Amino acid sequence: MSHFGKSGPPDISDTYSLLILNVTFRTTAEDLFPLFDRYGKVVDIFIPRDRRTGDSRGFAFVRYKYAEEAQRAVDRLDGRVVDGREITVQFAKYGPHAERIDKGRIVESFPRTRGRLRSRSPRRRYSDDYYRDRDYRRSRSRSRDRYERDRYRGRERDYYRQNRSRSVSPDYDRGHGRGRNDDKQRRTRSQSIESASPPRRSPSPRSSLSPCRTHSPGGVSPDRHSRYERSPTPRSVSPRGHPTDSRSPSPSYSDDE
DNA sequence: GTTGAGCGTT
Repeated sequence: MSHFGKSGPPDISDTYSLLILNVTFRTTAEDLFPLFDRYGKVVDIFIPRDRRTGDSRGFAFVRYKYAEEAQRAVDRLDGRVVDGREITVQFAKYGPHAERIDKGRIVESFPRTRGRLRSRSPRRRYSDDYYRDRDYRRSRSRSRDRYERDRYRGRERDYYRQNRSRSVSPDYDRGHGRGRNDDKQRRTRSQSIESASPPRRSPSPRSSLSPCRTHSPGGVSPDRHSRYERSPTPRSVSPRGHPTDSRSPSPSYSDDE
């Protein structure tokens, strides 16, 4: 929902889509709007985001009303450094529904199979299988996967270490006869391990597994009223003010503007 | 908190 007020694609029939590549992951539509609006009438800006994390995927789509304006934006903003990174502005080749687009204009509504290769069923666009499949991440970073793998491996190794330390049952040591001294050393080592590891871990790791996208259950949504304005003034509650005073208009601590 | 080829949503 990174467009101007409407829900979904407004009207791509009379618009010309530009693909903005190489944008930073922190760049938002609000940041791109003033840049592209300088060279023409920007109809809509859309930045694909990850549905799990909500982060930008690193590219954006800007739709102009006229092709000449879009061309001018490509000529002007292509290679422009935005947020410390050189972006790439070019006409979109494919539409939101995989239409063939020439110069940002939809040439063909859909890749007609000529009534021959209609074996596949492109009906399912987004489903659990989409994210369950490992080929869905063609647009996302591979390094991120490596990071997740490393982190998972680290956790697995930690688990293995703990499990192994617990596997050393005292019965086994005492079974070998030479036990007292080793028992003390073992206990010392066990204490050492316990000291190294956090004293108390999450008893229920399932808490992390929150497939529900209901982030911020507290109901606090600071930047939700304005999308294209840099006015993040969430005057939620006074930092040290109590709700009993409701909102005392004391100018002691003005908002950070 | 991280990353970097590519083509998109209520």
